[in-house]
Amino acid sequence: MYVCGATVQGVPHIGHVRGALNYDVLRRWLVHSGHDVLMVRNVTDIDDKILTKAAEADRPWWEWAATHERAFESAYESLGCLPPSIAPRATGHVTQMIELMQRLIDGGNAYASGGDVYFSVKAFDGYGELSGQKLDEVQQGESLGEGKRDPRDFTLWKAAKPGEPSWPTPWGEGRPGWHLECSAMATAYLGPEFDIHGGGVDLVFPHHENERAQSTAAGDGFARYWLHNAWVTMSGEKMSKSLGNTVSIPQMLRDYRAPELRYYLVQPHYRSTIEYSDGALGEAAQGYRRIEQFLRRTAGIVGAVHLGEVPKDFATALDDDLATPQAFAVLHNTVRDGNAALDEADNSKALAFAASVRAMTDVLGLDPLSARWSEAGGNETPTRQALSELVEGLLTERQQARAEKDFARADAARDRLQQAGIVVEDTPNGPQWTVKEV
RNA sequence: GGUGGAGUGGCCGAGAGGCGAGGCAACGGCCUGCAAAGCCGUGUACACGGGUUCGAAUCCCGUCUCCACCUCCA
Repeated sequence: MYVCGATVQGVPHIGHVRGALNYDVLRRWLVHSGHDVLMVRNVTDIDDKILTKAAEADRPWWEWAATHERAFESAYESLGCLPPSIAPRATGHVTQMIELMQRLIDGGNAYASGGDVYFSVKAFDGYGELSGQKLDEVQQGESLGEGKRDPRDFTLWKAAKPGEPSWPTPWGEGRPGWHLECSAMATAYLGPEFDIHGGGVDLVFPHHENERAQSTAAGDGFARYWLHNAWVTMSGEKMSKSLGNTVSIPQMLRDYRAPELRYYLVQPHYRSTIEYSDGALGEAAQGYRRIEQFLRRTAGIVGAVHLGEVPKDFATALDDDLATPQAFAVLHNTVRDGNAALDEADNSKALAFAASVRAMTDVLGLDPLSARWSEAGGNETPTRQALSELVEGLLTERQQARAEKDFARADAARDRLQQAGIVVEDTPNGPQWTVKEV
């Protein structure tokens, strides 16, 4: 699968990550289902915006791109996105772009003009099929450029401008157009025909339409399935830098744990808009904690929970256009069944449900017991150990008081902990304590 | 102007002709020394106006509102 990655011109926000998360879940599900997945997610590291922003900041364009590429990587990583098989950069694939342009020119689908190279939309019959656009109705933004034969023709290659980076081609020095990059990189790694091509809804037209036009006009089969994820909106509007309504990942992770944010972004269907709200995020976090609690409860009472099998309904849901909402419904039903089994002290049944829950959360990238998300994780810090000593001491005192039926003293101990942000819960295994989440 | 999508209970969020997805919150119960967690139960929602049908949130007609794309964008 090929996913359109970021144009690394700025800091990522949760909208960017939402898309990456959708394809991460899809990929995990395909792998779980036994497919061998080669996932390509490109980096657009040369583009007008990168050039202008780097110039404004008085930094070299490549430094600007590299800095933000890292910011994206770390945002993806912090929410548990598996790294793609390969993350090709546009600037590293000029050779493949030239080769593709040559094929298009040879076939009469493109023409060079004054150092620019254009795709001839009229020379390609299927133009508009992907997006449902009718060529005649498309708003004609740009006027007829000097060398453009038709205003709707799009740029494959831009002639070099003074002071801008450029690469040599048979048609002169210049730099790649956006659409060409993706076609070249996709086919370079996945071959002339491949299964899945993903990206945000805004890319349907013109980006994906143009990619498809280029590649099929050049004789490649190109993508068999196109997937488009919807937005994260803020007060009804698309989250974007220019509107100033973005929320950055580090900002988010101050208030919520990464898997909670991931839960929030992954639960709705990938084609549904998420209207961001703090309240909804808080509710989602609560939902994640329910699953987490169940797994910890089971582990505490029964013992280690291994990864089991995914229920059939869960599989059916994800097989149907990645229906994550239904998959989550199955997950929560299983949690309830597991909790009920625990209440009935049917431990083997509970363990089986827990194993199934782990398998499902694993597919969703949310397994609370995984090394990735479990807080205990074996890495006890000295601070944590010191805290543990103190808390355990108070709890022992409380247990003594309870045994003596001195509940006033017992509650005082619990209140003292609560004031420090530590929640105590009594379980069949004795009192458990957790540092309260936000 | 063209194209695509959306309006569902207090909130989030699925579904797409009949059996009340799921979560969060609330309320009642069980459990608990009291809590917490958990479990059981309660809620009759589908923008509006018509129509089709034994039956419509789901189909048809009309209306309203919102969003996105057609320029860079996940």
